[in-house]
Amino acid sequence: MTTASATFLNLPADKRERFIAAALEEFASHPYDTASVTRIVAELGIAKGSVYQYFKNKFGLFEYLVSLATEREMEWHEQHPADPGLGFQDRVRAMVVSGLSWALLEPRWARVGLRAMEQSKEPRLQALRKMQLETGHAYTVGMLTEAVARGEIRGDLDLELVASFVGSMFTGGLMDALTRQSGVELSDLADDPDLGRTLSELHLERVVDGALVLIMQGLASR
Amino acid sequence: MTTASATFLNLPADKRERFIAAALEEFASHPYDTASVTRIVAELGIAKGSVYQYFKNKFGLFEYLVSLATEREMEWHEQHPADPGLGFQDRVRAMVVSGLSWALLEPRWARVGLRAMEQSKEPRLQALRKMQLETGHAYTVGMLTEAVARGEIRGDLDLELVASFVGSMFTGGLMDALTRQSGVELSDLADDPDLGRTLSELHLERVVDGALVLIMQGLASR
Amino acid sequence: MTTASATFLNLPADKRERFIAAALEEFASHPYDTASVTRIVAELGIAKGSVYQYFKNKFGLFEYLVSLATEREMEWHEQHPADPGLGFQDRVRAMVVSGLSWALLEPRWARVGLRAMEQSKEPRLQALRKMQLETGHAYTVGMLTEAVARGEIRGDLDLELVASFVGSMFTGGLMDALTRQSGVELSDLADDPDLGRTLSELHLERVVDGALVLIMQGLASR
Amino acid sequence: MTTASATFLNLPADKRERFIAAALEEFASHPYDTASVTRIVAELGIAKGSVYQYFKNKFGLFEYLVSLATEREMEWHEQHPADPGLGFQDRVRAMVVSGLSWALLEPRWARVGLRAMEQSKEPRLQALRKMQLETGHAYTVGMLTEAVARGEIRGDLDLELVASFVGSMFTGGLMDALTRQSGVELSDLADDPDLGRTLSELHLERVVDGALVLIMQGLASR
DNA sequence: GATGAATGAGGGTTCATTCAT
DNA sequence: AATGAATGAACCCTCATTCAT
Repeated sequence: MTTASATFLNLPADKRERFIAAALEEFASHPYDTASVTRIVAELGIAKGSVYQYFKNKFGLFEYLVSLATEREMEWHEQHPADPGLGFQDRVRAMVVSGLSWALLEPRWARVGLRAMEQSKEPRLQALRKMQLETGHAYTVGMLTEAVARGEIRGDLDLELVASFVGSMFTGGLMDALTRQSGVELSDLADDPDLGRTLSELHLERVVDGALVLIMQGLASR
Repeated sequence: MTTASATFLNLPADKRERFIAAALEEFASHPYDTASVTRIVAELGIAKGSVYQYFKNKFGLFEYLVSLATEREMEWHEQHPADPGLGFQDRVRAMVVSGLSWALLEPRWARVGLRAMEQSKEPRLQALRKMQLETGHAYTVGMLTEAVARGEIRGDLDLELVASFVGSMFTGGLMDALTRQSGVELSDLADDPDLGRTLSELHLERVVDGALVLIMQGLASR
Repeated sequence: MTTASATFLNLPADKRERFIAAALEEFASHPYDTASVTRIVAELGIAKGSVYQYFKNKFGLFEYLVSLATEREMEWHEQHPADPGLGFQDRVRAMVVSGLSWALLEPRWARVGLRAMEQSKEPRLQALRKMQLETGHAYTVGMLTEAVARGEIRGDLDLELVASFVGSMFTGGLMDALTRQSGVELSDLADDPDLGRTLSELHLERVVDGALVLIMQGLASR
Repeated sequence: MTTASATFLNLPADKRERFIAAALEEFASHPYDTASVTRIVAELGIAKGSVYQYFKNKFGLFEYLVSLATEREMEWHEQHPADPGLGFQDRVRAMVVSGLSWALLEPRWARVGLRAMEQSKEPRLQALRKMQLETGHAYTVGMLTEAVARGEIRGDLDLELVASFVGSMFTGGLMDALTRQSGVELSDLADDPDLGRTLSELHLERVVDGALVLIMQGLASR
């Protein structure tokens, strides 16, 4: 399943973590295509060959980091579970706020997670991107279906379509809104984690609520 | 204003167009950072030095292509003007449909236009991206403001926020939805323009209407 | 004799002078090998081919500039002739001060003159350098011979040797001393002529006198 | 301290020396700006990338060669120490003769050492040049100060000034004199080491003595 | 007489990957 | 298991010079 070799997984913990930290830093601050294995080993002061003992190639390393990022985000969500009694709107709010909180807390990991969604000619990266999109989409459709069943959402909509739009709002739209509100480029967060404090949760909740109102009520005047 | 040298602009039309076609092909199919001047000249069978007679550097060439792409899209819109009497919803629909029609017609150009929005370490590219985002955002806010004035949209919303969300829906969301409905990866359109026919305008309008209903009415059951 | 074509010499004066100014600027601020014909024509906005209509090649242009520099320096000296009654020491002082004054007045021309003395693999440049050295050396030997004849300088010295040493003092040594005294890099003079004012003639004469005392009296304590 | 990578320093001696020899040859026969990494690897028949495993860049390689040159000269001087009881004049003579002997013995190394003093637009080279000049100047001033203290040199002189002039005599002036006496261009020595034999030490000492007499006694007739 | 497009070799530099040790 | 030297293709870019117009 994992793309890391047994060699890597059996490494002494500190060595392994130092390696991960350096690779994380590199892929957080450069798109996949321009991230450099050479820079990673230079930073670490280890042999270049080691990377290829730990991972099949550059892409394998990247894949591994992305899987770690996903794993970390999942763990975070599990540790901050939403109240199962919550309605659709509150549940979405809780999830999104939780996700953003994590991104502010571990901006480098969040950034690497997003790298998997960027454009590239590398076909394996495109495939990865497709898979990630699919997972997210399926999850959203699931949530919407439940909400329809509970009567919270009207039943006359094509949920596949809705999921696409809702998904984009909570990724692209939210990011854009946050950037505009705070003046902080999210891509700079990874380089300077302190910026995260600027984006207090208050700010964050206000923006999320804006999205939710829009989604639930629509723009039309009554 | 333009980033192409007089040398380039005075080139015989066929030569100039052959060059543009090759450069377009390259930047449509690779992100800026990995697009290659070397490949372009190899494809054309011309000397590498020529590129630098035509443009200051790789970025200048890219900038020029992006400006051409924008120009072409503008021209298209001007040739398919929306009825000025249209209300907000119909006007948005007309615009979006028109934009997507163009993208299907000239997928390579559309792709290059989008390249300007991609992530990169190249600072000039980031600046370009920022500018483009700003322009689009301002335009959306303007349209929303007018709609509020005409009473088509309720007045209790933070239009800056709304613009971010609406914007993301009509870029990311729409793309995602279209891809899912048609099974056609938009990134493949540039490589094989024939795929565009698969996405009939009918299809397209259906998806846009889905977005508009969502935006105007919201998800909440009445 | 000259290395400029008739074409160039018959050019309208303003055009010719504009060309010279641009070429001067280029060769004053870059060593011969790295000076660029491309930059010159770019600065001027003229056709590259013109340069090769005016001069055989890059070296021809350089040679011409050097000859102009020499010519200008000669003219300056002729306009500030030393009193023929002056003894050796005063005559040298007058000459050196006059030469440096010129260099401060026309630093770009002075710089180009010195370019001919720099190292390069270009064989024609080496030859030029040799010629210039020879001229200067012969002149110095001449002056020394006269001084010996007049009894101002003792007759037991190998004047060829002395000329080498005196020559180096009034080129390298003087430059070094001036730089140290004033803090002004002479190579920066060409870029920013205003610096010249820092090096008032007073300063200059003091340094020259230092050299002359040394040359005439020697270091030895009596 | 050193600018060579561990990779380079751990290379098998023969390989390392072959590399140094080729780089030395290149930088001895071309000024920094026109020296070519490409030529070096072509000569050696190794991959271009290797150079950049060994050194950060072209300048790093150059810097390393210059430091080796300095080191070699220092070692030579240490192996031919001047009698500490010597007076100023004899000490200078010994030093200069020793330095020139080395230059004749290892002309390529001497040439590379001098390359650091040449003009260039490369700012790092200018800085290097400045540093070297400063070191030499300080050393000369020191020697002069001691000589004054010992009463060998008169005390009414500005030693800073004197150092500039004396310095130039023993670099530029001496070179010029030697070239004239022997007919051998010092720049050709590096290409054809055999020429060195032409310049016997006798010749050399005669020239140095010429300079010393001039410096100590001056030109003025008594 | 002036133009300026085309050339193509050359510049320094970075890269992911391999493989013998 | 770890090393790290070697590769060589690819990168963007600059150059002096030519020659048809």
